[in-house]
Amino acid sequence: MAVPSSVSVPPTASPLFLRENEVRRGVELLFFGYTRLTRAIDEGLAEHGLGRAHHRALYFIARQPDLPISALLKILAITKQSLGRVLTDLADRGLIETQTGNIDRRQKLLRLTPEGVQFEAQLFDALRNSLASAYAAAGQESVTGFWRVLEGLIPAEDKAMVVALQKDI
Amino acid sequence: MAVPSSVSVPPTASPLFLRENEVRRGVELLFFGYTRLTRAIDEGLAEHGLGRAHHRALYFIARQPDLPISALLKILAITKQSLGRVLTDLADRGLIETQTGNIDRRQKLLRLTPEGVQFEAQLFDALRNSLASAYAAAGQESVTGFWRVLEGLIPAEDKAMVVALQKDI
DNA sequence: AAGATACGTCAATATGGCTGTCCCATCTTC
DNA sequence: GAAGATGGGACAGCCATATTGACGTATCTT
Repeated sequence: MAVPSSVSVPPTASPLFLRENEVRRGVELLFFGYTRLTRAIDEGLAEHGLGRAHHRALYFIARQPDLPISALLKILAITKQSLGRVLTDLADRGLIETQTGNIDRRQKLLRLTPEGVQFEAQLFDALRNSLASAYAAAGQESVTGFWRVLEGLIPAEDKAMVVALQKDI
Repeated sequence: MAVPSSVSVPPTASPLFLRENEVRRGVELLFFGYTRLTRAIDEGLAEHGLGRAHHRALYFIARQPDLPISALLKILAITKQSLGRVLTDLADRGLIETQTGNIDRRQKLLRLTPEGVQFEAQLFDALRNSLASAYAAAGQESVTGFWRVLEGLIPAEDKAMVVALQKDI
């Protein structure tokens, strides 16, 4: 245990370098927490033959109806081709629909169909169950800290995007 | 915005159902925070022609030297075949080595080579930079809350495994 | 001696990413 | 009005990472 842990901590440690234990704990909890949370929805997705990539698109379309494709591309940070496949699958299943932008007619604005709304809500229930019980166990003060640390992980150039998502709830 | 958000909140809301805003915020911050943190190491991995799957294995082997393969399988929760490929890649690059267990000679205990130790430390530096600055910006109290909420996301049956990782640091 | 366990390996498959290229419709700018 | 930029779609091919199922071998347990 000692070797890999200590080798990355220089002997003349500055405050930022005294955190190996705390950093490893954060890395591990993020890994397990994130993967376990996403697993909570796999079953619901599999019923429709969909994967997590589909859920990510569905989630953000639910969050910001009439989202142009370019905005969704920035959020997901994947290529147009990868997103195209996902959106085709969702449209084929009648979960999303598009509408030509009225300001810029080149844009296609994405929104959920009523079936999509219902399906997203069903998946969201699973996320809510997991997160709400973690929130309840930790207490409101911890939840605030949880948010603060995660906000600090988001690079400055992406922060505006995340804030925009959350400003109107 | 209103439709998909409100549809999943029943009118007769119990306390656990009054949290849609908080839950969506947590989902989004976890998504962006986790993906951005993992991106911090992609460049270092690509230099060796490795991916994130390799880093996950490398990380947990660094964390618990002489880890049997079965323990790593439980941690990563992937199949033996998937892990086998990853371990082959790491061994081919001289980053890990195995040793026959002396208690149970069927086991192969995994550990990093000196090169592996150095490489893992280099990747860990990138993680530390990201997490330490997020910790510093949020403050120690927030960090505690961050940990508490994430612990609450880990199912009871997995918790022992995570605690075991962190008990001897 | 029988069965369980730890690990390895074969073959086939699915998912979700990627690059590069080309196209069309529409908006902006000069 | 022409030129160029932008939003979006589509083709082909590739790669990384995961999956299932079946089978084999060494070793431990009973």
